[in-house]
Amino acid sequence: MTGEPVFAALSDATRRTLLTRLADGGPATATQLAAELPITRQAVVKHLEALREARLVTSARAGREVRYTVTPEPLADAVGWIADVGGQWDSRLAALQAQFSSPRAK
Amino acid sequence: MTGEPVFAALSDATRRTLLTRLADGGPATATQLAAELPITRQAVVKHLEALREARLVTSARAGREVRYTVTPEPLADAVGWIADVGGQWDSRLAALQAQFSSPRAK
DNA sequence: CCATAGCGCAACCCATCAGTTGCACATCGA
DNA sequence: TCGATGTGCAACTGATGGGTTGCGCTATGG
Repeated sequence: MTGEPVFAALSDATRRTLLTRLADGGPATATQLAAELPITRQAVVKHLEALREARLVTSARAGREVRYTVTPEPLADAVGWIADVGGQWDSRLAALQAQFSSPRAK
Repeated sequence: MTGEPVFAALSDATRRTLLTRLADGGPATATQLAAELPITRQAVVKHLEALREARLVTSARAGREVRYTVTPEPLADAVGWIADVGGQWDSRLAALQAQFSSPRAK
């Protein structure tokens, strides 16, 4: 069974904000990200950990800093799942099934 | 702000199962769906309600039955969001931005 | 007309989660 | 060397969510 933890990771608004921030703002540390949000650094760390378990970000230590970077492969998998579900109901989604085939969809 | 309740709806495995079931099995009632799952009808009703609030299903009353049907438009929106976030990092996702443009201009 | 099938509402458990605070450990720079 | 900055670990609280049970209401159909 696939088990799409990506959706669980994207279910939280703060995590989506972090993702977009990392996507078009470039890699950053938890302290930096916390400075731009109304929550503490620890909360950001927990969210980044959740994103890391969903393989949506990777962490790389540089000296005393830990820099987080986007890794969008799971997003493509999520698109594949969506295409498989909605393909027979939506023509646009059906078009995606060719490129984003998820292996375990029947 | 944006608020993508679709991801929250898709974050639960049972809800994803219900969606796929309704997608390739056709419309069904909560009682029917509960018979195919290891949970009670009330639990299924709650999940269907969550899916309905995310506009992923619609409910139509027929006599004493309530029939649920898939409405995949929000799935296309979700694809648009994903394409916008991962587009500059993944070439396949970048290709989606043309078709699934959401008003998320930077 | 009445038993039955299907649904809605409400209260209630229990687990998970977002977020906080406090403190200890590591590293950089002057 | 020593203070400042950055991170890690742990415990705690409040809220949300998945799931259950119980009961009452509304259709259906013989």
